[in-house]
Amino acid sequence: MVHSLHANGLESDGSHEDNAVGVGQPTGSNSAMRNAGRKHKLNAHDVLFYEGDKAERLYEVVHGVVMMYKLLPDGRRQVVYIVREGDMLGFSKEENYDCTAEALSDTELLVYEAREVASSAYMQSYINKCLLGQMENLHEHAVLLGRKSALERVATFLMSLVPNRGGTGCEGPPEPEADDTRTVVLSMTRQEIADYLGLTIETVSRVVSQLKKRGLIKVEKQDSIHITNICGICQLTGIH
Amino acid sequence: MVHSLHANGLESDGSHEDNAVGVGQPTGSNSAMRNAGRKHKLNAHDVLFYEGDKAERLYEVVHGVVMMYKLLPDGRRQVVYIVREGDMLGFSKEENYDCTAEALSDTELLVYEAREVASSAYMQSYINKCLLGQMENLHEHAVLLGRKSALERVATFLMSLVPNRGGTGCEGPPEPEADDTRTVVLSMTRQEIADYLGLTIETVSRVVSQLKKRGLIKVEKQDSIHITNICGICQLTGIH
DNA sequence: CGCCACCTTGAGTTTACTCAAGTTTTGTGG
DNA sequence: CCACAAAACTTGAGTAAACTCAAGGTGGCG
Repeated sequence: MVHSLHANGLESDGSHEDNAVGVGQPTGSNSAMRNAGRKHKLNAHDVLFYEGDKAERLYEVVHGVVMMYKLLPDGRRQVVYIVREGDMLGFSKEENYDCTAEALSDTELLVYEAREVASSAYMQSYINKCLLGQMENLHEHAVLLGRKSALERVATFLMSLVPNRGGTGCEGPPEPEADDTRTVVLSMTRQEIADYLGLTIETVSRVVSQLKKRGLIKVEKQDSIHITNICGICQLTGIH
Repeated sequence: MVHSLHANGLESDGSHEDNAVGVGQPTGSNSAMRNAGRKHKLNAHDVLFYEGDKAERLYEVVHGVVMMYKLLPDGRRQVVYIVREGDMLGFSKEENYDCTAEALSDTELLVYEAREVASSAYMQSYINKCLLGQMENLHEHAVLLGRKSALERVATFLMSLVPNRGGTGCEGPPEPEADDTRTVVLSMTRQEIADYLGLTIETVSRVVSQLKKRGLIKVEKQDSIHITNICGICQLTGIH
């Protein structure tokens, strides 16, 4: 289960994070948050907010996927972050959002007003976990964008859709001889993937075809890829 | 003056950020932080911590510049962030640092233990401003790495060293006919710049030579560049 | 069943990379 | 202050990876 602000009970995160340098800790009482946050739904490709809009709300993704992107004046687009279940968006340092947020699939959100946020210590601590996690993801993505080949980028992207694999010191298949296989749902078009990975749509398509030819994946639907050899894909990410 | 945790007085940020969706607000009392944080000095190229080290401290840069980078196993390096005066480093979601931190110049830091951080509301609010600012910088840098040409990357880098210029809706020279000129100190070698911009050292060198030939900059020392036409450089960043 | 959006593939080009000298700068010691 | 060495930087020539442009194919939905 996704540890989440909207969860009914206060879940223990375990103690392994107690020494980490983060900001604040759950106070042990999140009653103020239990029923906070009003629901909001988006259809695929609805825009939640535009870059430059006044930043007055925070959102938590309950179901679905949202992408955040920036545009250059000539139309070049970079998808800077993909927000999944349990993660948040709408952070801003200044008064305006620095990115546009658009739903990739039908999405359910919880909405928090800026003032609600300030009044809940539990919420602030949850938000901080999100911020710190996003920072680490952004660092990792900078490595991908700055230093990885097209093949490595696509492999890394596919691995990011396989839970509990592909991290530092990849664990390998849970059990040796177990089937090292998984179907992942992209929930992005080739163009959106390209804009996320800093490639063109043609390059993404060519790499996917190459992985198919090599027998590492099967494309079930355009949106759904069966990875027939997770370790094989992981070897291509550049992290080994 | 840099708004800073180690500042003696509590500075008002003005009210323009009051509506921004951030986390927490200064409480109006930062007495707990006034004298907190012990001093630490680094020489240029000293490593403050390595990726994977236990994350037990936060640091604030008082003087100098620190770079954060990640390495791939084959030696490729990506500089993911440059920490300047008033900014912080050492954040971590899990128990270990996700990047290596190395001083680019002689540097003076303030060190905060994880437990100190948790006990100060003022500090948490300051840290949050840093986190939110870093997120926006990382978004912008993702655009650079994913979508900009070598020339645009170097121009963007140079503009980032010119205070109060190059932002969205560039203000232009403060006064028309005023000299649109500035000397910037890189405090990075060509290799470090290349690793920050996702280029090779040769490409950085060629772009700098090209800007020199075009009369937009003069290289005073390897480390120090006089921009003779700030607007001209700004036009090359891709944001216009 | 046909349309529209999306995806794939090919051919040719371009940008940035690699490899290889050479040059300049910086720092050190005489 | 000069000589030297080491590090850093520049430049050139050739290559390779990814891009652009242009068809053509596929699949999902009315």
